[in-house]
Amino acid sequence: MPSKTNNSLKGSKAQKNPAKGAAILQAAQNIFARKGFHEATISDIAKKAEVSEATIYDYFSSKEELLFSIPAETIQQYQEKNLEILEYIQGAANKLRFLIYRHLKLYASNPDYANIVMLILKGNRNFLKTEAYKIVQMSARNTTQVLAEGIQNGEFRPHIKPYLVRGMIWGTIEHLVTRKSLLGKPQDLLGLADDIVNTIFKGIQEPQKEPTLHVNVKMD
Amino acid sequence: MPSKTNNSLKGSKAQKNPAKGAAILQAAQNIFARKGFHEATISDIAKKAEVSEATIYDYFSSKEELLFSIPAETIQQYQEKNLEILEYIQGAANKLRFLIYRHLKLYASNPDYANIVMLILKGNRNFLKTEAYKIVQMSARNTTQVLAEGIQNGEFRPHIKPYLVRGMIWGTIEHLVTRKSLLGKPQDLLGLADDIVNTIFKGIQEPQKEPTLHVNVKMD
Amino acid sequence: MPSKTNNSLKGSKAQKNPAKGAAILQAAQNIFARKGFHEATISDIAKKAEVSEATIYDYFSSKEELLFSIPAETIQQYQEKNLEILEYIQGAANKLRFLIYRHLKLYASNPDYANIVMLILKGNRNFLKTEAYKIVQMSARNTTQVLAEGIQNGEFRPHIKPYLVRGMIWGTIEHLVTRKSLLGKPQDLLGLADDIVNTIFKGIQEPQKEPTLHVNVKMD
Amino acid sequence: MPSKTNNSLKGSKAQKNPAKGAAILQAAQNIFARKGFHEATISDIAKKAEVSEATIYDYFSSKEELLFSIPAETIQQYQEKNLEILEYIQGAANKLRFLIYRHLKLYASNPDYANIVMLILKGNRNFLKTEAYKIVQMSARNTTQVLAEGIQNGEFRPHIKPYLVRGMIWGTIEHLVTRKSLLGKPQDLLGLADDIVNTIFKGIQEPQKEPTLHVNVKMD
DNA sequence: AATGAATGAGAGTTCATTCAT
DNA sequence: AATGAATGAACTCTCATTCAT
Repeated sequence: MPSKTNNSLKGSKAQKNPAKGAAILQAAQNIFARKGFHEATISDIAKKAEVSEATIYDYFSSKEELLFSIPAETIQQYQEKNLEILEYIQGAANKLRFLIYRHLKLYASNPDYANIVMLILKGNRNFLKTEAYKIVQMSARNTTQVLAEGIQNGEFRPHIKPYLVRGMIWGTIEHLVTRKSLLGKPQDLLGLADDIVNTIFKGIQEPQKEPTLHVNVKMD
Repeated sequence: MPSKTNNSLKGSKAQKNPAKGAAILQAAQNIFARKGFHEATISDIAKKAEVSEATIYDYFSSKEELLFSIPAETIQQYQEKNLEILEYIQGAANKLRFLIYRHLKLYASNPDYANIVMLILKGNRNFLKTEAYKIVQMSARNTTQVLAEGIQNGEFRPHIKPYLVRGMIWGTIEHLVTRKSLLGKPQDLLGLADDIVNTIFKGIQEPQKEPTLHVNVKMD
Repeated sequence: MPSKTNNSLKGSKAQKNPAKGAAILQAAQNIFARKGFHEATISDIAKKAEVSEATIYDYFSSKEELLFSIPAETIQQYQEKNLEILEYIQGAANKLRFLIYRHLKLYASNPDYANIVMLILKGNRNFLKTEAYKIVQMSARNTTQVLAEGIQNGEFRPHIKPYLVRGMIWGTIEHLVTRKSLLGKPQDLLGLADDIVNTIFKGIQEPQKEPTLHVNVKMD
Repeated sequence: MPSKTNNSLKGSKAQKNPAKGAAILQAAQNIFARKGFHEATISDIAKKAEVSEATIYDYFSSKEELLFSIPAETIQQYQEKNLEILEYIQGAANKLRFLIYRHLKLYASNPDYANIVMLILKGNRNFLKTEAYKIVQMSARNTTQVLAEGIQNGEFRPHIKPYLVRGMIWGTIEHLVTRKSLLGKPQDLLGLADDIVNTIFKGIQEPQKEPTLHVNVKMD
């Protein structure tokens, strides 16, 4: 394996000076988050990164590639760490709780990143062709697998559809994060994790106790 | 007969010829859905609507106003009909099932509209200042109120947070509709309504019978 | 004299309803004065005149013709009256004083008109081709003739150039009226007439008395 | 060595390549002079200057700023040189003669510039807010001060109003230059300087000798 | 006689992107 | 490796003008 390409995710040109590339990415993240993709200009980003506009094109081949480079690294690290930790957790319920918590934390701890993912990337068809998106898909499969595992071992109800439940979990999180990005509330995203888990686990309906009691009586 | 309020939503200029205004809106919906907001040009829309570009500006004062006019009428009719029907439904659970079904149907029956809402409007900060967005908020309140009602009358578990559950329901639907817009699947959105309702109602966890059994044993 | 062309000045179409034509002209005068030619829109003028834009085109064939129609009538009446009165005045100096006063009064008594002439028409090359401009030229000739008359009869110094002096008089007035239009000062334009006349007549230099005295001594 | 202050007048962006900036300005001056402000297009100017339209916007932030940049430098150099030379001239009459001559020469030696000032800028209200206009005002004050000085030292008649006489001088020049711009005559503007000065100084009226003669007769 | 409705024709302006240095 | 300078390519929006009714 001769050359560099350690940063397997970047379709970007070979990074001459990785520190400068990172600075540009950082600046882009901040500007895109504040202004949106089309409203942000390369000039804005260049100013923020304290490089010339032309230099940005030495590191990223287009404005869109710059945008797509923002989640690339983050998402990969996120997924790698998820897989690593999941191995140490016992039980599908515990694993799912972990995944929900982590997903929420990913966004809660980085508002600019959340902003870009929720308000820009989610509506961008080209992002689907991205290497980064493939990892998103892998990450989604984590959840589906944990759900399947839970069904198999009896932790989860047999009739639930993993595909749908995964959508519910992600949809819930995305909805909350989007609201936070746009409206600033709820204040404390992470604090909602337990409530989300609880509701996903137990549902909202008051269980009807009668049948059980009936059985008991008969057993007598 | 609740209202009628023709142009109540439109900040648009007085519509000279409402039919033509509607044709422009229709064309805009189609073009925006296929190309996205910035990629779509007024020229595209004019061609599709078979009017001149200038005529579009006789009916809508800017490209963005044209975009925001797309949900305006739909959302209002949707909300009015919701309120009307809700009155005839008994029980919070039934009401909630209805709202979920309708919300899903709104998008399922109009893919272009779904596309615009999910991929364009959701990320647009200016949309929040819109009259149409206010109705979206009102519509959200329907759901929260039904949830509160269900808690009060014992249909729903007392510890759930209406704000959060509403977020879960909407997030789930948005997630699924967005996927459908971007990836074309799932094929049958509406068919998911029952599963969504079930999972929201009962949760995913297999209820643990042991405590009950334990009691029985002691009774022996 | 069978047909129409009573309003000899207007290249305008035959005036269906002269009162409405006048109202449009009045509105145009006001709007042009306030906004300038290019900044004023036909729509502005139509609103002010309380007619439709299309109606304006029934009375004037273009925006520019509308502009040029503003001075047409005024200038003609002005010139006719000048000629009429000049006949009754004796002496070139008196006649010139009268012309200066009238010229100043023309603008002083109609600020909108002054505004249009000074700020719009003076810089418009097409105005030179206008019928109205021909009358302006005739009006200029009044002044030159009076100056020539004054030279001939010894009232004015023989070495002055009528063409230049006319330019000085008009230039002075135009300068003052322009300042008034743009800056609002001097407050009282007409009040300057006497000073202008005096300065034009006697110049600004203190006459040197010595030569005369010298002669006297010799006569002794 | 009074100042130098390179770009002091330009609100323009920092000039990347001053030579190119000057070329654009030159082209603009020529096009504006020939076509007028609204009739001239950025495209016209770009072609003449042999740059792209976008490049023009790298040097000037708008079409109007480009227009206003035309007099900026000229007027400043003019005023600086005026002040410099005035110091070497003795006597108010001589100073005034100099100012008249220079004012006339400013326009006579640059017809395009004259054209723009007389036909475009003079009617433009926004020009009044310009830095360049402030220098015009200063330049006007030169004249007023010289007039005041002449009154004080007895060179000029005590009853003349400096404000008015300045207006007469400037108005005269502006009138003649405007005629030259529009009609091409008089051929030789500068040749009129002496006549202007003479008329301004001595007036047009033949001094009346009778009173003096009358006295002489009586003395006999 | 009057106008509501429609549009052709442009114009100014912005920006992502390139390239010579 | 870095960038100053330049531009091609669009796009939104405006308005004078026309015409069928």
